Amino acid sequence: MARAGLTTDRVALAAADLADEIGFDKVTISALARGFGVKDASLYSHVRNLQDLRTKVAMIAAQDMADRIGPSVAGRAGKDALVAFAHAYRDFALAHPGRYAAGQIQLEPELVAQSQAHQRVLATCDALLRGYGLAEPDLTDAVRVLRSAFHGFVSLEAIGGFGHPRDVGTSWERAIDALHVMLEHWPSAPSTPSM
Amino acid sequence: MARAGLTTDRVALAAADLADEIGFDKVTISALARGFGVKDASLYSHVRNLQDLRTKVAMIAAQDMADRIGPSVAGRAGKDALVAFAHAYRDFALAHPGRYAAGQIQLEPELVAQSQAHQRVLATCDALLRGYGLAEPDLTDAVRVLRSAFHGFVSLEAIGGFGHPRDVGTSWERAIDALHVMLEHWPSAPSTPSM
DNA sequence: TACAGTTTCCTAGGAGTATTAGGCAAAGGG
DNA sequence: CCCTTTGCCTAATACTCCTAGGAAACTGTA
Repeated sequence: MARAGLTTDRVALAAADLADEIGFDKVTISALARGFGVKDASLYSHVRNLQDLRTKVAMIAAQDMADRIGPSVAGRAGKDALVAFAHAYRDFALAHPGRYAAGQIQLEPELVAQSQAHQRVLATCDALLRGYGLAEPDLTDAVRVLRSAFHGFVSLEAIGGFGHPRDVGTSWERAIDALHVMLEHWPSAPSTPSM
Repeated sequence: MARAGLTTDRVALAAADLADEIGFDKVTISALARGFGVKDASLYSHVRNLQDLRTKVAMIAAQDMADRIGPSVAGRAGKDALVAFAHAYRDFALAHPGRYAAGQIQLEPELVAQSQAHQRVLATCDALLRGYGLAEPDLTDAVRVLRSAFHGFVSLEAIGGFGHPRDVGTSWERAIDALHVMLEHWPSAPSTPSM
């Protein structure tokens, strides 16, 4: 009986690749086992359960995303950095839909806090916005808006939420322009409506 | 043998309520049948299959959301309308997490095109942005950014994506302010980087 | 090299879920 | 009151997750 040579890492990596192929929510222990040519039960030596597997895929996804975003933003500043960040972000989501979807599952806050990948992306985001002259608490608010806009856009794009015939890539470019304007004119004080 | 009095509508509505209680992805034919005190197979007289049920919940959700957003924006304009839209949107997502999640599934484009609820929300969004003086193709781009920001924000909030201690509600207010600024300064022409 | 321990994968099996086919009995119209 | 329609049932298949316990393949060591 020849061994398949499974390890926790190889199983998790295969799950991530499978997610990109067939969709994150269709990644099942059974499908994964079939891919390796082993029985379902065999995977439980390497992965605690399905949730554990999904968590590992999420961590791989965060890692891969950080690896793509980091270098592409490095050495840039201002709008240049914003554009680089945005393109790296969306390109990753389009190229790795399964991994990207994995990043949307709920994780233990501690896990996120300890994850260098997650922290690296947030730090990049922070640095980017400091370049716009933002400081706390505006910084946190701006990070949240930026992440929201990016995440929302690629999520809606992924589920086909943009029915209008206008090219989505073009809208994305324009969205980045608009967000740049928003960051440049960030309303630091609660807006007092003309009185 | 007394009947449970099931109909397609009642089943779908119960599914929507159950989704708000236990989460959209935990809504199962079995769980729903248990709730009604009937056998799983009985539900298949009213619903084609699980996907069909999920689609029905998504349509209910769109309807409910439109019913909440429409009246709250009606009669308002400018930033006032934007704030009303934003609050109605987030409040709905917080009050009905299961329904909101249902709205994120991929639907047949025709179904969305024919859904009055979906169209009503998009039309409200359109009207709101026309109030900012936007016209095509900027209008479509702006609608996409706005939807992205709103959807992204409540999605990230729902999965606990905002780890920072800053109050999320406050960030939301500030996000609306910032988006208002963005819409007022919408960059109509592709930004020509100083040359 | 032989042996002991560990790891990898297996068989077997239970529980939950989705779905179909076919049947009986309750509701309701003529 | 019969007869059609409809609502819910039983029965069965398939797929999934997961546990328990066993055997075969690797590992290191005497």
